[in-house]
Amino acid sequence: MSAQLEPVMDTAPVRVLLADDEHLIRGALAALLSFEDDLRVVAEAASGPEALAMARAHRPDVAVLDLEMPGADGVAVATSLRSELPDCRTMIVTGHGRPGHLKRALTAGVRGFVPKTVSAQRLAEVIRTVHAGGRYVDPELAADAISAGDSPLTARETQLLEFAADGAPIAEIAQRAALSPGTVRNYLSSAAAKLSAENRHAAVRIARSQGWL
Amino acid sequence: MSAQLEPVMDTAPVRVLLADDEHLIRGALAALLSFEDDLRVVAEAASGPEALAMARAHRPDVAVLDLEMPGADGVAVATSLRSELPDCRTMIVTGHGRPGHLKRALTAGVRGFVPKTVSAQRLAEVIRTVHAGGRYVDPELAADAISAGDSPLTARETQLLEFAADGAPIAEIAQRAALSPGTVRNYLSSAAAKLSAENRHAAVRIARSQGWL
DNA sequence: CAGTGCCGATGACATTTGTCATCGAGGCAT
DNA sequence: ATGCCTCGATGACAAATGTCATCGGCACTG
Repeated sequence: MSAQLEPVMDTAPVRVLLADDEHLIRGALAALLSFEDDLRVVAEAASGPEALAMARAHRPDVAVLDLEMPGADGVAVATSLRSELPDCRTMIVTGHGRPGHLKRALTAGVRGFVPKTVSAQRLAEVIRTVHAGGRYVDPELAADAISAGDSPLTARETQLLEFAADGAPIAEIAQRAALSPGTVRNYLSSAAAKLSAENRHAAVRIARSQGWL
Repeated sequence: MSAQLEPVMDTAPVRVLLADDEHLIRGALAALLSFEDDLRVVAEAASGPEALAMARAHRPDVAVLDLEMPGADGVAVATSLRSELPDCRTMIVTGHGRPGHLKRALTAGVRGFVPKTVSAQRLAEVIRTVHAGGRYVDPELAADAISAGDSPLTARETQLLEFAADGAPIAEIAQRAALSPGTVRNYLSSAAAKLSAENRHAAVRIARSQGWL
């Protein structure tokens, strides 16, 4: 409803938003992408909320979002963008690619998902692919996600595992969750059993590694 | 023994080794540093051992090492470099700057320590400072390190906390450490007391956050 | 040499945690 | 309404864990 002033070129440059909380990485990435004639970084952000604000202001074609950011993580930002700016494609770049994250991202409408171990060349390619309406998911991460399957945990089990994540004793977890200590033990026991863990702490580790936390 | 063909300039460029396991970051960083006339990235590495090998082969003036790398972390690499290539200055770049890491790094002879939230401009400055024989430590990290103090844990306590880090039961820890289960409980209990933790799992978290792990 | 501190172990004891069977309240579908 | 399910709770019991006192060996240090 407003992009009609852009001069139509042979191939118009792709307007990119870059969001990563690490200044160094973000700047370096911007510099690197500037080598690509058909890509133009039009905005940068260091946090989830800032990424949203920049997206509203600059209306990029593609938003490249780091998964781990303060304020709101990449998937949360992608979810908001999907409703606010449906024409803006989103993609996620991440250091640690856990299977669960990929699933959350895809259901949030994210079209690209790559680890930070890829080359800049490939990142540029993926940006182009995503902008053209295609999708790209790192093959290794995809394989992990498929073989991992869905979380077997119920909502309460997941919630209580989160409360247990910092090693707090049962009594404290019960307080924070406003549940009876016995109930807490039951749910955590069942969660540990589902994850084949020897106790709740190991269960937390396993759930974390799968991105189910 | 082989660099005599380089034309001697007014100020010879600083030869830099870049080590980071994330391809994207490493490449982008290299591209960015290439804008600085007086800096030259002569080698890149994606792991600790590879960084060592590249350093031996290219004998850089400054080694810029990521703290978290597979094989051997940045501090370990710095320690090896100190004895093998005393003329090579080392510096650490890290995402999460825990107080303990900084201390370990400084005792390993590292001359620069910066988080990834700094600008590329500053990174370049720090590289120059380090090359000139100076030191630079991020002020915020330095403050954290000073206020945090040293680890109150003994060697065994630290070791057992590491074994306990994945939530394993006491029996398993005892086996892995080749100790009696009772002894393990004693050490972990004492470690938890020193850290004011309610149990060993919370103690692990606290020790981790301080870089004492 | 005596003192100190860490290491490794043992035993006893209280507490926490894991496991299981069971129960009642409510939602939902046939 | 009846059955079926999940949630939340309780009680009982076993197992794991935390805590404490104590011991001997060893290394370092004054």
